[in-house]
Amino acid sequence: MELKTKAPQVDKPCCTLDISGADQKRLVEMFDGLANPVRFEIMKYLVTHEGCITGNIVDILPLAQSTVSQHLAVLEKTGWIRRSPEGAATSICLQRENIAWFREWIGEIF
Amino acid sequence: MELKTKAPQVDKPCCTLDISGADQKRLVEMFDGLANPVRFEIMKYLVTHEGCITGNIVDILPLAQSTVSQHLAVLEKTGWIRRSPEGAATSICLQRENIAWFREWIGEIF
DNA sequence: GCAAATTATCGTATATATACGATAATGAAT
DNA sequence: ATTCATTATCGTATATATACGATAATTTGC
Repeated sequence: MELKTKAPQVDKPCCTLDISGADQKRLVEMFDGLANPVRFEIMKYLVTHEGCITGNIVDILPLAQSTVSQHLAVLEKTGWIRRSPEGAATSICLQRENIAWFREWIGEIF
Repeated sequence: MELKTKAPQVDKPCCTLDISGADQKRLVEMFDGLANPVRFEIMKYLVTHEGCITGNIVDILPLAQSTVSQHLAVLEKTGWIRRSPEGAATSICLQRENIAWFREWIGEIF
């Protein structure tokens, strides 16, 4: 998004949202990554099962393996997780740097 | 989402995601509200222009009035803003309580 | 009451998201 | 080499999201 004009001031804002450009784009993408109940649930699971394989996640969700795989691809693309081959399986890890980056931005702008 | 099984532990999680039920649902909805560049831009504008009317937002965005109105409806439904009639116009305000609620949860789980 | 201003809603077109089963690809085990 | 296990990708169907113009609804000002 590109605004057509710029801005004066309000008295006591509840947040700053002082972000723009690539950072803003990336933040919105991360929002999009968690803007889905299935993906949020996967993230919750990963917090206590980091390094698990795709199959473990498929097992706990009432969804087809292909659907879970797609959601994992979204979580990877939006920067929440990292997938790495572990033999024939795929190990899933949280992308801690990006999560920390997200936390820091949220802490600043909200 | 409803998981099929529950969980042991990992050594040093980067976040807790210790949330569930209605709170989790609401949080995911708020994620969804900001998971769009236009809506994020609107929120940015509102931070410095709280109490402005719909037309002001239409003016700064390269989108049709109806499209902006739809986005505002989403922001309202997901709890980010509140709309109230101001004469023939509509005044847009940040929903500070919900935003604070969001900030607190994010601060706890991330 | 009538016209102008403002906004929401309707109808709709198109793109994206989300689900599935089937299949392909890759590594492991025999 | 063949089979099994695991996962990603493909094709596809359907729902939701997002955009637009047109129209309706409401308020203001005359």
